[in-house]
Amino acid sequence: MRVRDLPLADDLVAHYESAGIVELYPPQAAAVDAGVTRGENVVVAVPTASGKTFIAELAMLTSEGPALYIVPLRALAREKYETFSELPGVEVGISTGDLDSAEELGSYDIVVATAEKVDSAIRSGASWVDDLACVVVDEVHLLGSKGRGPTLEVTIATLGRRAPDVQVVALSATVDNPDEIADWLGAELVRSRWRPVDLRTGVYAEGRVDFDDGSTLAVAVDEDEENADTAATVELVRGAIDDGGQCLAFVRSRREAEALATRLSGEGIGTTDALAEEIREAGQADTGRRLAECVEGGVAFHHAGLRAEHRALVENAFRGRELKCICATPTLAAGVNVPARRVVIRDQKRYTGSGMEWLPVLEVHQMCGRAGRPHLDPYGEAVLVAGDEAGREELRERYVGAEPEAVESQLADREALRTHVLAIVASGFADSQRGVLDLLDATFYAHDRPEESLAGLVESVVADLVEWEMLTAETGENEASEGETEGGTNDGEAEGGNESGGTLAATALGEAVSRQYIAPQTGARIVGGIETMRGMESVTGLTALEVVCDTPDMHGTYLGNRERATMYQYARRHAAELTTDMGATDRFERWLESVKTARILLEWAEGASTEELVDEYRIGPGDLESRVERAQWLLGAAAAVADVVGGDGTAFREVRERLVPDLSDE
DNA sequence: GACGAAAGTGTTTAGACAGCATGTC
DNA sequence: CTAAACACTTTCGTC
Repeated sequence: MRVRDLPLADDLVAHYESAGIVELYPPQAAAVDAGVTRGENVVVAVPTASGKTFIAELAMLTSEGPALYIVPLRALAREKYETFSELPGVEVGISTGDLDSAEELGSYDIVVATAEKVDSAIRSGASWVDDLACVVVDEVHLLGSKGRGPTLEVTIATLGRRAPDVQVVALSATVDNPDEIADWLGAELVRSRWRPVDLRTGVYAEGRVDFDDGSTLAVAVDEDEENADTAATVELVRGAIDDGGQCLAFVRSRREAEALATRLSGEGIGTTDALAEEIREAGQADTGRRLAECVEGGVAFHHAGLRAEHRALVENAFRGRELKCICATPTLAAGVNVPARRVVIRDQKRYTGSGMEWLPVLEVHQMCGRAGRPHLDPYGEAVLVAGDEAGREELRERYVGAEPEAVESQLADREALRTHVLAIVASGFADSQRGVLDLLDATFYAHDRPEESLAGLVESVVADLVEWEMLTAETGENEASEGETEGGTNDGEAEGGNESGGTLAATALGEAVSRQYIAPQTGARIVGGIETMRGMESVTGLTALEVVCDTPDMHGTYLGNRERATMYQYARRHAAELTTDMGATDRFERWLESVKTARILLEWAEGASTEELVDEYRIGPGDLESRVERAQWLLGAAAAVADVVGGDGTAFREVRERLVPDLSDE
């Protein structure tokens, strides 16, 4: 099947042909057969880099009306926005938390947005979603991710409800149960293992890589080396580069990514002084300096402690083949497109808080899938590094020959369900438990489960929201008995028969919480904080920051053992400014972490530089950046909540004003 | 008793979406 | 619960 045979305008055909796309890849042809160009729903489960974007473009370009492309990451949104912008005669808009198109989103042919942004737009009643003709969901397998999967499925379900005739195209990594996703969406499934570049996967142990295609590769590793895995990794990286390729190396922690990069940069791999200069200009913190030094040796490291700008510079330089190697934490596996000839996965376990755990098969496969640059490499190679022969066998069984995990809905998570139940009521999509359940019936969770399994959960979640005064529940028959707080939050305690008939309504607080896009629990914590602040003599910036940092929407900052004592003293010294009685809290550790975060942000607001804070509190510049960003959002939300509950939002507004994003430039 | 090496002990560890209101060559 | 690198401390051996 050729591009010119497709129902596309001449200038589009010319655009593709000039980019070298003439003949369709087999999965693309299969998607056309399945009806992507005829408005049919299609789920595409194929490996990375096998042309999913083109399939999405076909759907969006042939649909009669505007299209929406949903992505999981802001960096990905930008990448897709740029790609689609090159299409002739197509107006593209973008909408993420940090970037928004100037025009009303309804005026574009294609809008690229994060799932959260779409969810938020739906909640605030955006009308453009009703006119959509096509929705593409990139990386649908994220349906199974704990924090963000529920948002994705509720958003998809709601979109389907709002625009029943909309075409849904879902793009997935290869997972175990794409048929279930397809079934849920009423879609045709296109499933394939085809790749434009061959990929062979192997395991290294004791001087030799055994590939799954039967070939082997001898690797000369120095016997005296104290760490055999690292030595092998170094050799594998160097081998790929000597061969004219590029290489990605995945390790477990940030520190190890930096250590490996530093070591490789001394191996005479290449030089990229211009890039090093750009990196120095973009940030002078210690991390940035070390990165620049590595880059002078042709190698970079990449992890979330890096500033977003540094990350983007590294990714672009690698794509431009300026950089030969990136040593990364798993950040890179799911992010923007950075293909390499060889991928080396030195560590396959990760710390999780309760010991080391094997990485999910899906994640390892995604790392492996980065191997093989179309049109540049004759093949791609992925190598897992094992300690010994026993490890080789284990890795082969676990990853090389294994199917990835199935995608499972996470909607039953209490926290997630609270958020979405509140949103459904607050935005007027339902005014009873019955109505909420009706809407949730269209989710992936409900697809192959009896409806009752959600009913009990929804009921108990509604009880939470009523207790927090975000919802009111009026029962039709018996009069609402106020004050009976019913101490236990026990699930499914159906009192007085069928509650589902009652009327649900969002309070002003509930509406504010939903609109500000904060978790109900965060809202409750803020309300509690505002009430305590009323009786306090010294309400300061620290007070406001403590409240906001002590919520589930703000992540804590790691508290070292030695630091703990210092933080404790700090908290005691400032006890009069804090809303929490440290003797009474049952989550002392977690709270002390919040105080640390608040303290860092306060110093930032008072003009401390990135360098000072990174040094003093041992966090990466990227971590600081993301915390400042989140704090701004949460402080704004807290001020809005204060207005609604009749509190004083001044403290929140004042710090927020001083919390400027970045002073360190120039 | 001084010194340094070896063995023991404790610490640390990945990632990153959202609101809102303005200003800019 | 299933780890491993690293920093820091204590112990031990030698002269």
